[in-house]
Amino acid sequence: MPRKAQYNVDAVLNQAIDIFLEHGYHGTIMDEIIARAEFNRRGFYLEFGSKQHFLYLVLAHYQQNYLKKIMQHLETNQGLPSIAAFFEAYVKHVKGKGCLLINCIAELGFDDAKIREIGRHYLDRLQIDFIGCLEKAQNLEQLHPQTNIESTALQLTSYVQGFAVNAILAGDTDELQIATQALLGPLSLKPV
Amino acid sequence: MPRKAQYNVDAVLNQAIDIFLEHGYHGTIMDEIIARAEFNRRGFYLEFGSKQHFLYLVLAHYQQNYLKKIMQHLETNQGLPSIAAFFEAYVKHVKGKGCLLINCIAELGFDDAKIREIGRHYLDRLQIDFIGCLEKAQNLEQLHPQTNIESTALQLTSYVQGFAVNAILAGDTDELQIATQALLGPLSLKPV
DNA sequence: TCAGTTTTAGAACATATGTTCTCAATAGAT
DNA sequence: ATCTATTGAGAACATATGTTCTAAAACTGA
Repeated sequence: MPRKAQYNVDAVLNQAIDIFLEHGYHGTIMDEIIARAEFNRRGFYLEFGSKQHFLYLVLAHYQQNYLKKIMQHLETNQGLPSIAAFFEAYVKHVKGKGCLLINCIAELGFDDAKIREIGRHYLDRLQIDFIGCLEKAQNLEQLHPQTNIESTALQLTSYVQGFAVNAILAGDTDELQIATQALLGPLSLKPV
Repeated sequence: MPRKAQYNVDAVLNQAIDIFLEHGYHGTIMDEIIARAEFNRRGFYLEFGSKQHFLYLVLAHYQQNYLKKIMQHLETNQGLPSIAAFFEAYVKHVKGKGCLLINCIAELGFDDAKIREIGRHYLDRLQIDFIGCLEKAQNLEQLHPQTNIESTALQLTSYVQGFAVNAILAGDTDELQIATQALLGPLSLKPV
């Protein structure tokens, strides 16, 4: 009967993340996606339909397999250590590359409502998770009792975006790790 | 003798800022630049050489005429009010559009060393200006004396990048203004 | 081994896009 | 007014790029 397909959709999606990170959406050409993923054109269009639709799938894959896993640190209910663990994982992830979602917002956000919506969702979720963590931290007396939780969560969300941009500029240096300490240190009651 | 050119380089550069903000670099096509700026192809290439070189000129113009002017708030030597004035101007500027420089870093930073360098310069400068402002604020006793100036300046720089991304997502709402208050409020000794 | 179906590789296609070229229109010096 | 250098509008060009098509290769089940 039929022949079996050789390509691995997951591998293709993972490859594509790096390509889109390097060249942006419009800067990425199909030839590179197809060549670097050891794929073939026909298979690509049968599987993914179009470049734009493919981007959405890559983004979903990116969120599911990377961002979501990093955010899970915030759900371990440890208060500040959870936040520290989140940033450690995030910085490691974006180091030298940046964040695909943030890049897409910057490049396509104005024209593409779907990207905007995904971006809003992501930042809202981040904010909510930070609030949860900070409340826990306050209960555990890791935080100054009069800390304004909402505004601190907003701070942390800003840091995430700041890191996403800086990661592109900083390359493979340790700047971001150092920055993390400088930013999170002042939060805790005692020195970390 | 010769005929006089009709186009206005400054107007062309200003138009281009909006176009690049909307569609990104690769998403912007020459036809739109030329049409929207009431320009003509020949003049364009005589004046600017190429799309890439044009982008650099637009970015320089953008920094000189927008970012620089906003950053001048930080050089008025008023301490915290200078910082507040900076953010007010910045938020107003990026509202509903984002920041061209940040967008270029996200889209092109990986491939384009020149963009990276411009980006680094900009963020360094921002950081230094914030430090100056915070020191002044400390002298004027607007700040808790034990505030860590360096790490606070880093925070503020992160906020700037956070706003640049959020401005695209937030559209024309007042979210950013509210966020500014939430972020800057906790800095000052007395409620603003 | 053979048949049938699907995949693969890449040619082919249509359009888009950055850039150059042509030539008539035009402004200014004489 | 005339002449001439330069502009302006868009045709023209070469290449790039997203997508589809073709025909040979390959896998599976009988």
